[in-house]
Amino acid sequence: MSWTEERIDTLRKMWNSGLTATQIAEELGGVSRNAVIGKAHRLGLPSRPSPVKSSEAKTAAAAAPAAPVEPKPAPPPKVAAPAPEVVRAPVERAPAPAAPAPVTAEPAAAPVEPRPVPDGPVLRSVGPGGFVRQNPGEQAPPAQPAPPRRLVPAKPSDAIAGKTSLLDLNDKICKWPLGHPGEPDFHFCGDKVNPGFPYCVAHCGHAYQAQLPRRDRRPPPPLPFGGPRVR
DNA sequence: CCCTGATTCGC
DNA sequence: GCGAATCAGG
Repeated sequence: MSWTEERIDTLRKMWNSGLTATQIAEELGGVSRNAVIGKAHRLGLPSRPSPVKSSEAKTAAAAAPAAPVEPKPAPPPKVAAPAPEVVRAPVERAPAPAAPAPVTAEPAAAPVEPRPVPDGPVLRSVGPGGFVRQNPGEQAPPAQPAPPRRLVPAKPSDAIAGKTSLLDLNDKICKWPLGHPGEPDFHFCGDKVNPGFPYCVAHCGHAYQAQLPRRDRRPPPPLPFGGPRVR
């Protein structure tokens, strides 16, 4: 298999969508995940949170132990890649700091308003281990929200005649996956995004849910996730 | 062990 | 340029 224009394009988009190298390799077929990673590098695609960090960053972080990034004098203008939103995240919902969802009580939690994310270069601080911190107001979007096992609500806008394929993805349309990669009908929501988010308003509602106190939590609302891959 | 991405290096 | 082998963290 060779890296045709189209395959490279697919690679780019899948990579930017936060899919793993393994998934990309499976989807493309005929290549190993190593090949995908290697190609991604050669293409200069943005690196992703890797388990392996340079020993450099680690020793540096260790050298300055109890030194939280507080009085940041001049955060190095860490270049924010064109796609600042995609960060691979585990399936499980992380303790979402705040979401644009109405919550009855807000004790001391950071009341973050859905501020418009500037699309210019973003200044970021770098945490221990070299990971790039989110700025206040930013939400770590689960790159892969664990596709719903059954397509529920969101009906792609009528603007989408057929389906939104991987190659149709851009920053303006909802990247919420419907189905699983590799399946014949796998596609993306394709609705127009909730500005500042990778998903449309409806799917943002799925992706970002306010973390309620356990005692107040309704037992079983969350269902649509975790469908076992059928393959 | 499994997974992940990064890097190296022979081709 | 390519990608298997290897490395190393979670």
